[in-house]
Amino acid sequence: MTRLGQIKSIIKDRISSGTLGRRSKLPSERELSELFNTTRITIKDVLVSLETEGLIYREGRKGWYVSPPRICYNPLSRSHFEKMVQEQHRQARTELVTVRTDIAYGEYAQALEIDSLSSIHIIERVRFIDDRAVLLVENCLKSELFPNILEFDLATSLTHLFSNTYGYQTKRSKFEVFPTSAPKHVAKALGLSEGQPILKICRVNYKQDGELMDCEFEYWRPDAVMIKIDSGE
Amino acid sequence: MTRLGQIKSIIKDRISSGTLGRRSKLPSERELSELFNTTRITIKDVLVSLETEGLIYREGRKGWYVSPPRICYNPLSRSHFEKMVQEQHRQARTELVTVRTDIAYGEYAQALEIDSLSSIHIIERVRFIDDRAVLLVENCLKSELFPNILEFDLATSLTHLFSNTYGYQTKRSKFEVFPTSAPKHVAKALGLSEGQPILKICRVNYKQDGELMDCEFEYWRPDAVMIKIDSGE
DNA sequence: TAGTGGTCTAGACCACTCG
DNA sequence: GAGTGGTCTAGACCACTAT
Repeated sequence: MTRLGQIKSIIKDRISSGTLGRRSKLPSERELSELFNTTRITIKDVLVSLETEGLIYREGRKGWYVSPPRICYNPLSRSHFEKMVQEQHRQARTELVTVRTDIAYGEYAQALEIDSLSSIHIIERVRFIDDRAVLLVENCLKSELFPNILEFDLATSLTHLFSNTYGYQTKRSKFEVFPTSAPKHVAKALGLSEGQPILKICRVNYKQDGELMDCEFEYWRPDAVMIKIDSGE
Repeated sequence: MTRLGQIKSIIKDRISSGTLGRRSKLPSERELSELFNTTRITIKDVLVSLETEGLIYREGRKGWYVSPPRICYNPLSRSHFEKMVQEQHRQARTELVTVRTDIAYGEYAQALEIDSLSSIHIIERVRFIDDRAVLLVENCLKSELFPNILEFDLATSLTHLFSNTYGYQTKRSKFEVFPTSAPKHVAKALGLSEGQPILKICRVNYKQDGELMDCEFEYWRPDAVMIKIDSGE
């Protein structure tokens, strides 16, 4: 077995045995390279490999930590984020990052199936699970369907706002899921460095009359989530 | 911008402009490091970063190639692999790797919800799109439900075999999707090195009477696929 | 046999975080 | 100011692939 493989399995043992509990901080890369009598490059390869497997994660320039269990997420369910997280006995929090109004462009225009002269609102929020930033969400709404929405509290459930204030129910949604890397603004909001892997989910929602209502771009830390779907529900 | 970022965007430009067409081979790491007047380590960081984004992939020790477009995959649809791929104007092929009969254990026993004394068949196959190995599938069947199945041609659609020979229809399925890294046998079958990222999909299928029938573990090259689901279909 | 990526050594400076 | 990860240099040997 390679040196890399040896070190990996030692650290994995420490994690699965609980010697390194969830959320606990690993020794620094320099300490690890001395401990294992190797270089920082090799240690970094080990850590990136464990990160890929979903066992550890890094937070900005602060260090490496053991990943908590994944949240099970059913994108088809009507349940909103806070409820889903609480049902799995975890703590949820949402913070508003930015709100902007703009002319539809790029993937927003494409997802909403509108031309480039329509006005849209883009709401950017970060979601936390147990105080760890795990998800950046961009909600993208057709302005004409949501008058005065910017005057409401946008750190709470948008689903409730859509239903209670505008009378819109989500009748149908389409979504796409694929692994890719974090764009700059996502990396910044989640404390990643540019180009780290994320799981991207694009959703489009239709209201009860079948009209396309809004779309959503979700960027998940890849170790934080597991998509779970049951066709019989 | 960092040197890494500069080199990345230059290569990205070459890809999006078509100068580097799909499936074309990139220059070797050594050549690139001379071209950009930097070291192989930096070039490797660039390439891994582009790989994470899904733009390029590597094949064994042969080199780096530009990724073809992702296949759209709906795990809820009854459509089988070959048909799905053909509908997207790509070419599909399946190769049988191994078949073994064993006592249920580990994640097989767990997924099939049986104790460890039941016999199961495990069918391992590699699927190709346009002659690129993109997917390793492990089908795991309860032996008692599929007498003599090992005598059939297992490189074709199992869905058809289930239906035509045994009269089993999939009435319901559950699945889970999450990013992780390739276990050894998967890496080997797909020509990856150990620990590279993959997208894992676990499926459990129930037949028309509601009985749990089989489960499936799919390991996809992460740049080869996009999960696509429509709740209104 | 020549060329490829995989792995590894032994350093260095920088940007950022935290006490 | 001390410590962290992010980035980068300049080499090396190995396992495997293609011809």
